[in-house]
Amino acid sequence: MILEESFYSRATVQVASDLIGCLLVRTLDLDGKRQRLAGVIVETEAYGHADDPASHACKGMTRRNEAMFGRVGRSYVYFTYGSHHCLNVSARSPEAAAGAVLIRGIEPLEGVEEMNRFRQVGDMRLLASGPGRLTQAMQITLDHNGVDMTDPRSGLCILGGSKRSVAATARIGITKAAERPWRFVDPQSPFLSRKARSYS
DNA sequence: CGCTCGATATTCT
DNA sequence: GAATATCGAGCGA
Repeated sequence: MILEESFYSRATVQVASDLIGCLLVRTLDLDGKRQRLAGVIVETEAYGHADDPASHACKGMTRRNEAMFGRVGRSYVYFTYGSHHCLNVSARSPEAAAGAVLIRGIEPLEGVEEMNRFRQVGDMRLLASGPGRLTQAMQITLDHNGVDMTDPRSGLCILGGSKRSVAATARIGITKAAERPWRFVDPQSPFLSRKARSYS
C-alpha cells in the first residue's frame, strides 16, 4: 500500500518513527527497460521549523528548502558538502509550517545489482546505509526535488511495510540541538552503517 | 580499528 | 569568509 498524504500529515517526529520498516521505491529506465530499485527504511531523522535550530527551515523559507514548507508527502532533495545529495520527505502536523524526515538508510531489497552498478561496493552493508550512499545507489539528484511521493508515477514513493523494532536516539552529524531523540533506527537491522550503529 | 582531511554547493554572517 | 542533515581515502597503532 502506497503511503498517502494523510500518513505524512502528522507530527514530523511521529512520521519519522513510523517510516522505519516501510519500503522506499524508485523506478527508473535502465538499459531501455523499467527497473525497480527498493529497500526497507531502517534509519530516519526528523527536522522541524523555527523551533529546531538544526533544521534547514529554522530561518524561514529559501529557494533550497521550499519543499519543507509545501504540501506533505513531497520529496526534499538537497546537495551538501559539495558532493552529496540527501533525500527527505516533507511531513508535519496541520498546525506546523514546515518539517521533513531525512531518510538516512535502507536495507537493499530489489535491484541490488543495479544499485551496486552506481556504487561499486563489495560489502552490501555499504550500498545504501547513509543518506549520501542511498541517493547515489538510487540515482536520486536535484532533479527529484519536490516530486510527489504519494504518486506512484513520480518514480519515487514509499510503501507501507511490516512492523519492525524501533529505537529513538540522538541525531547524527549536526551540532545544534543534536541531543533531541529525533533519530530512529531498527536496531536489529544488520544493514546499519558502523557509524549509525555506534550511535544507537 | 580510529583519527584527520579534502571535496566544494548552498546558505548565512 | 565560515559552517554544513557526508563520504571515502590515507595514515598510524
